[in-house]
Amino acid sequence: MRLNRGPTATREPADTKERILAAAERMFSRQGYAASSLRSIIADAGVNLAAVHYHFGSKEELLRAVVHRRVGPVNEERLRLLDEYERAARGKRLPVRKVLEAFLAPAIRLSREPDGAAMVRMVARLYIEDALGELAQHEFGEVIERFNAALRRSLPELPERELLLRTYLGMGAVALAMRGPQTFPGPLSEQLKDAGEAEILRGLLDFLSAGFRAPWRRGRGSRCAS
Amino acid sequence: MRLNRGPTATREPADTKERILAAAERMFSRQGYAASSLRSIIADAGVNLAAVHYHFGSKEELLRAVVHRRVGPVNEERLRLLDEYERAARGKRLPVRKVLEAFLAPAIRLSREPDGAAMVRMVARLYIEDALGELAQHEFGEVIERFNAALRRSLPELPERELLLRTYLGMGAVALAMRGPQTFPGPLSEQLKDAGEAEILRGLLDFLSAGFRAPWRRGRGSRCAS
DNA sequence: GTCTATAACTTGATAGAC
DNA sequence: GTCTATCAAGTTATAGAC
Repeated sequence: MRLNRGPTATREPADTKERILAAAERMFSRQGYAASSLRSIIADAGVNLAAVHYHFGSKEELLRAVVHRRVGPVNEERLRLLDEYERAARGKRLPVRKVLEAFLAPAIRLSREPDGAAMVRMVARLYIEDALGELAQHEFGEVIERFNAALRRSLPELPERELLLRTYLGMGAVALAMRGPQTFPGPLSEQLKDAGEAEILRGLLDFLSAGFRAPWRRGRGSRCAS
Repeated sequence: MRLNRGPTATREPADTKERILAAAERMFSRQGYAASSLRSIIADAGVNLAAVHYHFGSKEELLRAVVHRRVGPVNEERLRLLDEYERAARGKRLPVRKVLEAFLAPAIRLSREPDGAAMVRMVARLYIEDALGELAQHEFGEVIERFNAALRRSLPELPERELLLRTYLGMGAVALAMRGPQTFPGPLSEQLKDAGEAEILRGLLDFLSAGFRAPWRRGRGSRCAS
């Protein structure tokens, strides 16, 4: 966290270290970790290769740095929102949708800012690609734990194991939705290219909250309409 | 597609070409495409590096070959099941859950066989990693089109665009569920390690069919229980 | 068909001048 | 702090003997 000298423009990166971080974010978000070479990053950043090792030491350390500085603030906002919603509920059971909203809204909102979009996609790609490794636990462990507990309170009749499974599946939908629209086969992809963040968020909330609230081990007949 | 000489054992790969395909499948399923070098593949297969280029020409062609021979049969089974269900429905509206089952069951069933597990994970990883490229369209285009049409008939009151969005989200849940259990943060991951294919399939069907049937643009109150 | 040997290139990382 | 130059190891791919 470094002070900007000069006007606080969103673009025009401050110093070399900052340019490397920004470029790494862009490359990782587009190609993932394994496919992003340091050389492609420094070309994009317009800096020298040695600068990366001077400032970060290694490619892996660069990954840690670029993830850490971005994920922290988003997760703080997530926890803050969840607290706020739970306080507002005043002991009443918090709807699943609200819990999910507390988790999703900060990332979705961030992804509307020009720089934020790359960051959100990057984290999704890295998670998916399995490049986070132990970072996943360090950066997300507390948040996952906390939201899992909240969901458990919102769905008390759902067995713990089933909740866990649904959380796992839900994370998949979220991660791929945030990774961006590449490779969705067929002309279908074209029609979703212009989907705004608000539409995605609403779609995610409808889809996921229904999924979490799905009846468990019910009989053949469905309990909902359609 | 080559005939086996000798007993039709599941293991003990037949010839060099077959061993390369099997090894590539394993490596791609574990590390993805970009992170799997040809050298790691030939080491795993116990063959020479030049053999890869002799039989396939390039790493990319190897990818095409390994995907093509596996995806075809699964997709045929998917289409066959969907036809069967639709015929059995005799013009009545097919439940969403049945459509999803026709899509998921063949892959899940295959993933229980020792070789099949690697194959299913591989395709999921490649799709997620965006390594399929135009292969996604060639191999999955028809199936996606066909199942999208079936879902449209099963959910006539759902706007086309909303269905498309939900299909996109659902594919994410499916892909990550099939990729395998790596990197799910925290001790939660441990508890899902022993989840059998049957449990995953049932969980997916509950979760997804509820998600697809979620009311669209409904008011604040929920229509389902809990 | 399978091997060795090697070409041609890319990768992450470092040493040392400035 | 930033550069050039370079290393050592890794990568895909190929030529040619057997």
